[in-house]
Amino acid sequence: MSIRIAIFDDNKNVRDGIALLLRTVPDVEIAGSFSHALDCVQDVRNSRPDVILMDIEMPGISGIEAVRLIKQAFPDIQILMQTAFEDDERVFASICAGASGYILKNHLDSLLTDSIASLQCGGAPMSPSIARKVLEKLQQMPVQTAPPVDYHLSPREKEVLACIVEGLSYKMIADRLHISYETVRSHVKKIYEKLHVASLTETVAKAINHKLI
Amino acid sequence: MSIRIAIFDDNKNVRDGIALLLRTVPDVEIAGSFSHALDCVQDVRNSRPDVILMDIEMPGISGIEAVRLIKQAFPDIQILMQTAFEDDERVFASICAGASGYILKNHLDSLLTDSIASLQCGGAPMSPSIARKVLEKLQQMPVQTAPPVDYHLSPREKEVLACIVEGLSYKMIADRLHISYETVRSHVKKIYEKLHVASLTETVAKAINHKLI
DNA sequence: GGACGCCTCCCCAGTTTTGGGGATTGCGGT
DNA sequence: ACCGCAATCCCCAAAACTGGGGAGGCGTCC
Repeated sequence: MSIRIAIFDDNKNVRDGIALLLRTVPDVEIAGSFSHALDCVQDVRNSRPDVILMDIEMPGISGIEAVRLIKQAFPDIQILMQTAFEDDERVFASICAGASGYILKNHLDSLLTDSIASLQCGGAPMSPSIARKVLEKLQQMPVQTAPPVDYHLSPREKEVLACIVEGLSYKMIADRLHISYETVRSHVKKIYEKLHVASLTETVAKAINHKLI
Repeated sequence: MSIRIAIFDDNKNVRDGIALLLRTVPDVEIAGSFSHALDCVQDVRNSRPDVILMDIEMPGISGIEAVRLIKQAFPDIQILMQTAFEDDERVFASICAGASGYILKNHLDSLLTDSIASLQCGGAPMSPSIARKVLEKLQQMPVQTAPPVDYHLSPREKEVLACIVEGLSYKMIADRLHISYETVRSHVKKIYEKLHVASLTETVAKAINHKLI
């Protein structure tokens, strides 16, 4: 039984390139090739693919929306996103819409055939940088409900940290706490050490996300 | 510069097997090999690895707890879980504890060296079935209700804002977005205007508290 | 065509932060 | 009495950020 593949991509060169590549692979059959996703559900119904390669940028209906529609109608079809972009928003939108893999166009070729095979075996092919993003997203999620970690900040350091989060400069903090500018600096250095950060912006982000204030 | 690797695994055969395998790889150096994680933070401090291979089943402290401890003390170290089990609970616990990859023992060997290389390049190596689980988890995630407060930031400004919250400097942002330093400055000025702030720290605080990212 | 927003790049001059060092006091343990 | 540590202060040089300008290209809407 060969694997039937459908391609959605507005660029004809890309479609033809992929088709050419896949034709050299045994057990793979091109079920269809489409330049837009306006009729994607109907197209899929007609061509009955097992796996779909979906571009994100397309006129009319975006690849992400197409994934949602197709998955709704055919939950068992595996969809592999393939795009030039890796901004977080589109990556997660694609995954949430139901994509089973996400690879960047710059390493298509050899990877593509491997990815298709992997999909069929229950895998989830992702380009390395995409996989990392996904893990980071998952790591962020539970932070909102996770037990607060103690960074062993001293009372004075916590006061300084609170001022930093308010957006005060060293000078203003010194003023408010009635200490010298240099003392503020000392506290900040200690905070950097304890929080494993190296700038005020990182400090603020960490302080808020981990509820240190 | 070779990559320093530390191994935590209670099975001596496994430790030795991995060490044997890695010694054949150029640019890889065994920093340490430990049969338990009871002193993991101290062990890591002494052996200074770049990458850690962590088994889950260990007497005393579990590999998952060890990941949490090590990541807290050394956030920059990459940790690769390698275990025989793939039940959901342990997979997600490991990821949430801070692991950067998760591979199954049954395809160690060739995959292991690739995975280590991938980690160093910012990837997140996962066995195919693990990757699939991770994606499914992400798809299940509750859809967070978006707050209606809109500061009318342009798409580009939002990208810049996201970088700022990550703690990147102007230079690093310019690099990541493939624009010049001065353009980043322009965007930041516009963001300051629109958010009514006057420094990066205020910006980060407002962005996180108002969920603008 | 003109107005407007967005994205891109540039200059100058000034302020703030950062990364290295130091140093002193005082307080609480062993 | 000694040690650790929080808290206070100091200096220097480099790097980063800020404010206030200007300017061209591109697209949309009226």
